[in-house]
Amino acid sequence: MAQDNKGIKPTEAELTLLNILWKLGPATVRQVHEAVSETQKTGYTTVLKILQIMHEKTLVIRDESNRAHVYAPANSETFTQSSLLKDLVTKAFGGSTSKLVMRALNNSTSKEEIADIRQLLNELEQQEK
Amino acid sequence: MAQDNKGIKPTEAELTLLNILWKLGPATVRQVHEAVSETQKTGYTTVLKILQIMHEKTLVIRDESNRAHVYAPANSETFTQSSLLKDLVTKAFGGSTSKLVMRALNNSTSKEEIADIRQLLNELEQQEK
DNA sequence: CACGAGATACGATTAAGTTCGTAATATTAT
DNA sequence: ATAATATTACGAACTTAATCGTATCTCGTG
Repeated sequence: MAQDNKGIKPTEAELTLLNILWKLGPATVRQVHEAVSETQKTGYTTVLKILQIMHEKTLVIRDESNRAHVYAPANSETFTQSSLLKDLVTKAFGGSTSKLVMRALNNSTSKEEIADIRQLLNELEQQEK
Repeated sequence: MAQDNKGIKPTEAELTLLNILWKLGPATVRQVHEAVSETQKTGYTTVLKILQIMHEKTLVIRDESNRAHVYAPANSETFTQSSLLKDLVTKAFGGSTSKLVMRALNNSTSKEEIADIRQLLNELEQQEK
């Protein structure tokens, strides 16, 4: 049941803060709190606490050289997205990525998006692995 | 923060049981317990309790006409998969389905899968909506 | 009709997640 | 130095999830 050391699954609140950190880059609690406050009302110490917990879990790294600690994501957005997808594929799609992809695509997918995906499929097919 | 009435997000344990119910069709607690026991050790009353909670949440429907209640998923697997994907797109992909799809696809995607997805893209493009 | 098997119901426990108030500490300005 | 301010640390309260033991109920069988 244990999660991979590198692939600790962030909780919902944690993912909210990670999204902010990926956007802002390394940031203080204050900066994160200001950013999160634009969309929801959350206390300063709540943000602080969650960042501290994330630090314990190594979801973020922390620079303590200044008084106001500076937090940064431990993993890239891409890596985390892949982890979350892998998790969902396993738990809800019987391990089949293509099933997930085909379920994700629907009639609200724009022509541009379809073109982008075709392009990626071509590239994947090139790389004879 | 509230979840859509129809799209209540199942927890991990709940999703495990839903997967079993989608596979078995309507089933008693005993049947579900037997199925789940093939991959993990879980007490009978634990399965019962979770199914009861799922019933309260209307994740499953229940036929009480016989002594052993018969449980069935309230929503189709397809519907639930779409809900989970929508949730993930919102929380981890800034709302962009194509970003999710492109992240999901990687060099372990087989030729067959690529072909299947291309086929679907063609169909989507046909339906000028 | 009583009993035993098998079922549901109920409630307790534990763990994780979320939130935030208050205390303690460090920095800055007067 | 002292006061005001900003920041971290600590811990409590509350919620949800997961697990399971025990109590209760129901029904077929002797």
